[in-house]
Amino acid sequence: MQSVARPFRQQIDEGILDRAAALFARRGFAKTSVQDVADAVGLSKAGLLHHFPSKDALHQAVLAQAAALAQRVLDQVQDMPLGIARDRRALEVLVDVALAHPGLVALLLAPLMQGGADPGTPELEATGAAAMQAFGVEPQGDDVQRRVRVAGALAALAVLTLAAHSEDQTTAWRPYVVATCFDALGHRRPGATLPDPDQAEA
Amino acid sequence: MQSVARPFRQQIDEGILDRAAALFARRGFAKTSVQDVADAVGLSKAGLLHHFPSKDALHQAVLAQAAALAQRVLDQVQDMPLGIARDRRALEVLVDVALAHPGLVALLLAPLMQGGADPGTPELEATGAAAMQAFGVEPQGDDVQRRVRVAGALAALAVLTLAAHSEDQTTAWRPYVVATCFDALGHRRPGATLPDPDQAEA
DNA sequence: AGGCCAACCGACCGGAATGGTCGGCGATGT
DNA sequence: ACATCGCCGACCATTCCGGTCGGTTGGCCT
Repeated sequence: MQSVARPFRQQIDEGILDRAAALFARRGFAKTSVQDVADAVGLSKAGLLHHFPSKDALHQAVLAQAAALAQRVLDQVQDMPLGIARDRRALEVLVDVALAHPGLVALLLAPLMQGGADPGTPELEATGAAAMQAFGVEPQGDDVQRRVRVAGALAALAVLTLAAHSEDQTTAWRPYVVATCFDALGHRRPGATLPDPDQAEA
Repeated sequence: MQSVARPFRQQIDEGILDRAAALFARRGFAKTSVQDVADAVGLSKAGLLHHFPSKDALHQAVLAQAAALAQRVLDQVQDMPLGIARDRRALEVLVDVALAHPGLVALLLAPLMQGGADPGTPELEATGAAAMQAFGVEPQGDDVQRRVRVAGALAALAVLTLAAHSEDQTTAWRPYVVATCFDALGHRRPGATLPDPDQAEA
C-alpha cells in the first residue's frame, strides 16, 4: 500500500492508455464510450473507472502521454541537419515508438489523417505539427510535394504499426515498415539504396 | 412526374453517399449517427431521411456503391500481367477513383487499415481483398514484405486523397499522391523514374 | 392563376446508450 | 482475523438515437 512507485499498476495503466488512444484516434473522443475502452482492455466499465476516475481524466492522461511521446521523438532528431540522414533517423525513431505504442502514435498523428473532420483538440494539433517538424516541414509550408510525401509516409506508418501490433509481428515487420515509409518520402538516390546495414531485402 | 432519369437527384445522392462513406470509414457504421451524416452534407436529419428511407438503406447504398467502385477498378487491371506496369496502372486508376470519391474509397480500404478493431462487415472484407487483388496480393499471402508495402501504399492513398479532396487540391496533388504511393511499393528501378506523363480519367 | 409535388425542416416519441455511483466479492498480504 | 486492493453487477439520471409527423417553401406544369 502506497509503496514506493508501484510498477505493476503503472504497466496496466499504460496498456489502457494505448488502447484508449487507438480508439480516440479512430473514432474521436466524443464517439468513444467508456464501455468501448473497457471492452478493448478486457475490463468492466466500473473496473476501468477504478483506474481513471472519469472519462475526462482518461482523456487528459492519454493526451499527456501522446504529447510526451511526440516530444521524446522530437528531442532525438531536432539537432540533426535536415536531409536524408535525418529523415531516416526520424523514421526509425518514430517507428520504434509506434511499434511499442501504436495507439498513442496513431492518436498523435490523427490531425494529419483526417481533413479536419473531427473538432480537433488543439492539444493534438500541436503534436501533429511536432511530428512534421521532425521532418523539417511546417503545416503551412511551401513545398507541396514534400508535404504530401511526409503526410503519406506518416499515414502508412500509423496504419502499419497498428496492424503489426495487432498481429504480433512487430519485430518481423519493422524493417519493412521502415523501408516502406522511407521510400514514400521519395529520396531516390539512383545507386545508393538505404545505406544502413540493419535492413533486409529478402 | 417520374420524368426519365432525373440526374439532379442522383448527383445529390452521390454526394451524400460519399460523405456518409467517409464517416463510416472513420468511425464505423454503428458509431455514425444519422445526424452526423446530415450535418456533413448540410441537411437536417429529416431532410436526409427523405433521400434515404432509413439509416440501414443508406448503409446498403453506400456498400453497394463501394463494391461497384472496387469492381470497376479491378476490371481495368485484372487482365494485365503482374509486375511494375500493372502496379503503376492500378495505382493511377485507384487514385483517380479516390480523388473523385475519397470517402467511398476510404471505406472500401477500411478493412486494411484497422487491425480488426471494428466488427467488420463481410461485405467490406471482400472489397478490401479486391483492392489487394488488384496488386496481385491475397491477404493470407506468403510474401510478407509485399503485403506490408501494398498495405502501406493503400493507407497513404486513402489518407492523401481524403486530404486532397478536403483542401480542393485534387488536380494539383494527383501526381504527388501517385508518386508517393508508387514509391511506397518499393520498386526501385535505379534509373527509370515515373516515365508516364499525366493521364486523365473522368 | 391555381394545383401539385419534390425537397426540406422543426418538433416530437419511445427506447437505447451514456457517464458515473454504490455495495459487494474474492484474493492477497499482514 | 482483518484490512486493502482490484474488480464486478446493478443501478440511476440524463443524453442521444432512429424514425415519424405535420407543415412550409418553391419550382414546374397546365
